Amino acid sequence: MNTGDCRAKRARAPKEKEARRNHILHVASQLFSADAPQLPTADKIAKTAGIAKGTVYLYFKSKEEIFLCLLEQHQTKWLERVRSHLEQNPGLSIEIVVESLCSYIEQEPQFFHLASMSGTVIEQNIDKADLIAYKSHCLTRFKKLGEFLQQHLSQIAEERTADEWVTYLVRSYAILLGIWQQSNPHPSIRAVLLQPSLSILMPDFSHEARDALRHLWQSALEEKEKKKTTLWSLKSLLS
Amino acid sequence: MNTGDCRAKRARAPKEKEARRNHILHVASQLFSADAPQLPTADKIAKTAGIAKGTVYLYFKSKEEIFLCLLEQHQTKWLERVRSHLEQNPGLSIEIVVESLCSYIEQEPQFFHLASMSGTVIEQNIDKADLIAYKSHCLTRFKKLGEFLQQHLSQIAEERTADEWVTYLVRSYAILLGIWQQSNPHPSIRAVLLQPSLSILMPDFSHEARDALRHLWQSALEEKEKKKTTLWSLKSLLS
Amino acid sequence: MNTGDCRAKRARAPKEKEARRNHILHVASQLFSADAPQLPTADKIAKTAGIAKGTVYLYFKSKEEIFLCLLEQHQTKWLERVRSHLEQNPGLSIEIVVESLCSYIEQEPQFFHLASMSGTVIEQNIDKADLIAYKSHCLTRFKKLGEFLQQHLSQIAEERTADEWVTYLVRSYAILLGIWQQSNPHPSIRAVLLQPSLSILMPDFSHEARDALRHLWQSALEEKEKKKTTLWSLKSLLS
Amino acid sequence: MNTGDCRAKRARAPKEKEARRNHILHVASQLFSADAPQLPTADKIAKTAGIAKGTVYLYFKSKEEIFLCLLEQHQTKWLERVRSHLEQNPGLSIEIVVESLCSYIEQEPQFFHLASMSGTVIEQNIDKADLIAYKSHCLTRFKKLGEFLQQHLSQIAEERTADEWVTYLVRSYAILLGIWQQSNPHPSIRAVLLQPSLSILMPDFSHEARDALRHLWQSALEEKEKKKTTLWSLKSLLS
DNA sequence: AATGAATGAGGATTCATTCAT
DNA sequence: GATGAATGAATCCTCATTCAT
Repeated sequence: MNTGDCRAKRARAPKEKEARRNHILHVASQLFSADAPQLPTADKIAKTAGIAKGTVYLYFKSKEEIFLCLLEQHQTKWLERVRSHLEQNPGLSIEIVVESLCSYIEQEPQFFHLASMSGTVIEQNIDKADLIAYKSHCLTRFKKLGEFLQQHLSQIAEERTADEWVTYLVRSYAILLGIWQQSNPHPSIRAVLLQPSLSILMPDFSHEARDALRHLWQSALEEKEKKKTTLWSLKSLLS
Repeated sequence: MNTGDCRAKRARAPKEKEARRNHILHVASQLFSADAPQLPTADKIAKTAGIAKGTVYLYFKSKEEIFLCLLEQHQTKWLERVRSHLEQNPGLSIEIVVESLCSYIEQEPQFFHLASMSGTVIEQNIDKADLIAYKSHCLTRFKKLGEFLQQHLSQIAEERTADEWVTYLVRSYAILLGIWQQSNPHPSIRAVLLQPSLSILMPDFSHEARDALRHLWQSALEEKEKKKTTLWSLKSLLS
Repeated sequence: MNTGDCRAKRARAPKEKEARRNHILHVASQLFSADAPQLPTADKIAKTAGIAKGTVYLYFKSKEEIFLCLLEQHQTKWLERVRSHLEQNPGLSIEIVVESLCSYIEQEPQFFHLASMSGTVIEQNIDKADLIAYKSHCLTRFKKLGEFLQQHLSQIAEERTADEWVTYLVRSYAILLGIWQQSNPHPSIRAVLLQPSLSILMPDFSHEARDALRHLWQSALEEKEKKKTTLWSLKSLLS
Repeated sequence: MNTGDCRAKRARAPKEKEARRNHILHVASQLFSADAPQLPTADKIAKTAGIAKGTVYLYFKSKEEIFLCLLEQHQTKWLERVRSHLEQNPGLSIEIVVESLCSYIEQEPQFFHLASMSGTVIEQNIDKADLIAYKSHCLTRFKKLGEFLQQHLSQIAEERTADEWVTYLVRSYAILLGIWQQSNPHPSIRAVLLQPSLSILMPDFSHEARDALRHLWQSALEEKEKKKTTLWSLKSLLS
C-alpha cells in the first residue's frame, strides 16, 4: 500500500492518535497471544504494527506499559461485561453472577495470562506513579460494580454495603486467577498434563472456577442467612 | 604460592554431592528472598556459594531448575507439614485442615513467590522431561496426602475417594495462590496499597485464605450432606 | 473548541524573530546550567520554551549550534566586559587587566563550562562554514580588544603590536580554560575533592587564575624591559 | 590464524589476563586516535580486538572506564618521563623541567585528547568509587614527583615543600591542558585555522606551552628570591 | 569434579532531525 | 512560520551457558 519509504501517516487529530495507540495495543495483544508467556519485543511490535520503534515509545513509556494497559482494558471490559450481563438478567441469582464473572475470562484467555504476569513481570518496569494510577482505576471500577451489586442484589442479600461486594469481587478475582493458573500451565507441559494420570493437576477451569465462585457467593448470602435462621446447624460447627 | 588455588574441594561421595547441591539451593533461596521477584543471576549464586559458575551447572541443568527444585521442596514440605499437623490433632476438623494448609505458606513467603513465577518465568526454561518429572512428583505427594485424608477424615466426611481429596487439595493450592498474589503485590506498590483507600485491593492473606478455604472444605462435607437430606432448601435454588 | 490550538504567535518582524531566537538561547542556557555538563535535549528546550521542536530548528541548524551561539555570546560579553572595565580604570595596570579577565568567568561559570565542551562536544556537529564564521568572529573581537590594549597600554608597555596583545589574550583564554577545568571537576567528584587530602587537585580558580595571568602579563612587560634595562624595575611591582 | 568459530584463547594465568586487558586498551587507544574526539563504540573495540563484546566487559566495568584507564596510564607515564628526564640531566634547570613536562604531551597527543574529555565525557559514566580511586592515584603520582623535585631542585630553589611543587605540577598540567585545547581544535576546523589570518587562534603548542611553563616555573624561584634580595637575580636567566 | 574466561544473542530506549499539514 | 508525529540509527550492557584446562 505504502509506496516509497514507508513513513506512517501522521496521526494529528486526537482520534487518529487514539487509533494508532489502539493499533499498537492490538498488535501487541496479537503477538503476545501467539507467544505467551513471552512478551514480544518492542522491535517486533513496531515492525508488526508497521511503524518505527521510536513511535511505540511515543505512545507508551515502556514496553511493559503496553501490557499493563492491555491488562487494564481487560479488567475494565470484564467488569463491564459482568454488569451488562447482570442487567440483562433481571432475576438475579448467584448462578448468574458466577456465570458473568467466568465467561469473559474463558473467552479472553489473554486476560489472565497478563494478570498472571502482572506482579512478576509487567509491574517490574512501570513507573511508580503510573502503577498507583492503574491500581486506583482498578479500584474505581470494582467499586462501581460493587455499588451496582448493592442496589440489585438487595433482594437476595440485603444489608451488604457496596464495599462488602467489592471485597467479594476482589476475592473472586484472586480465586479465579489462582484457578486459572492451575488450569493453564505453560504450553510446554499442557500436552503432558492432559493425560489422565496427571490431569488432576490441571483441572478444567470452567468447572472449577464456577464451583469455587458459587461457594464463595453462596457464603455471601448464607452468612446473612445464618442470622435469620436458628437452624444453622451442625455444619458450621464442624469446622 | 598457593598450590591448587582456591579450588573447592571435590565432592566425590554421593553425600558430599548432595550437600553441595543443597548448598547451592540454600544460597539461591537466600538471594531470591532478598531480591524477589527477581531471580538472582547464576553468577551471583555461584559467587555467594563460593564456587565457580560452571559448578552450578554441574548440579543443575539451568538456573531455572534451581528454582523449580526450590519450589518442589516447598511443596513437599508444605504437604508434609499439613500431614504432620493433622496427625498431631486427632480430632480432625475443617478448621485444622485449613489452618495446616495456611500456616506454612505464611511462614515461608518464598513458597508462593516461587509458585507465582512458576508458570511464567521458571517453567520457561526447563527441560520438558524434567517438567514432567516435577509434575509427577507433585501429584504423588498430593496423592499421598489425599490417601491420608481419606483415612482420617472418614469420620466427618465419609465416602470421599482419595482422588476427591486430591482435587480439594489442588483446588486449595490454586485458591491460596490466587489470594496470595492479590495480597502480596510487588514491593514497589505494597506501600501504596497499604493506605486505607486502596487497601481493599490488598486484603490480608491470613484472613482471606482461611475464609476461602473454610468455605471450600465445608462444601466438601456439605455436598455429601445434600444427598442425605431432602431438605435442601432455598439456598441452592437461589443460584 | 479551541481555534488555532496553542500555536505560538508567528514572528514576522525581524525583531520578533530575534526575540524568539533569544528566548530559545535563554531557555537552553538555563537548562544547561541546571544539568551541566549534559546538553539538554532538543525536546526539553522546545518544551521549556513553550514552542514546538520544529521551531527550534527554524532558528538553529542543530542543537549544538544553540550552544555554540551561547558560547559566542559569552566570549563577546567577556571581552566587552574586559574593555569596559579597563576604560573605567584609567590608570591601567596589570592587576586591572588580570582582574577584568577573571571576573566575568567567575560570575558566569557557564562560559567556561561551554568552552570546555566546545572542542569535544559542541563543535562536533556544527556545519563547517558556521564554524569558520564563529572562529572569525572570535578573532575579530580579540583583535578589537588587542587594538584597544595597544592604544591604552602603551604607557606601561610600548612597542607591542595589536597582534601581540591578541596573542596574550588568546593565551590568557587558554590558560584560564585549563585552570578552570582543573578547578571545576564533574559534580560527582567535586564533593570528594573538597576533602583536604585531595584538595590540591582542585585548586581555587580565583587565586590560581589571577596568579597565572599575573605572571603571563608581567612577562609581557618584562620581556620588553629586559632589552632596555638590566634592572628589574618597578613595573613588576605595579601589580 | 583462527580456524572455526574464533573463540579467543582463554587467558587463565594472571599474566595472560593482564595481556588481554592491555590488548583491549591498546585497541581502544588506536581506534580513538583514528577517530577522536569520538570514543569508539564498545562493539567496535571488541570486534577490532577479535573478542566478544561481553569479554570487554569482563575486563572493564564500562566503556568509559577503558578510556579513564588509558588516561591514567598517560598521566603515569608522563610524570615518570618527567622524572627520568630530570634524573638524566643532573644540572637541573627550569629549562629542563619545562622541556620534560612538554615533550611527552607532544609525542602522545592522545594524552591530552583524553584529558580534554575527562571531565565532560569520560567521568560521566564512571562509578564514583572508581573515580575517587583514580583521583587518589593521580595525586599519589604527583606527590612522588613533588618529593623528587624537593630533593633535587633544592639547589636552585630551596625551601619549597613537596606540596608546593605538587601545586606547581598541577598548575602546569592545567595550563598545558588549556593551551593544548587551544592549539588542537576539532579536526574539522584545524585546516581552516591553519590559514595565516586565523592562525593566531591556533597557536603552536610547543612554543606556547614552553613559554607559559617557563614563566610559571621561573616564578616558582623568583618568589622565594624576592624575599631574599631586591635584586632580580640570575636564576631567571637560567632558563 | 571444578574452574571461570569467553561468548554473543538479545533487547530497550533515546533523541536529533525531518517534513507533511 | 509553526507544528509535533514519525523516524530509526545508534549503543550500551547483561547474563545464561559452554568448554578448554
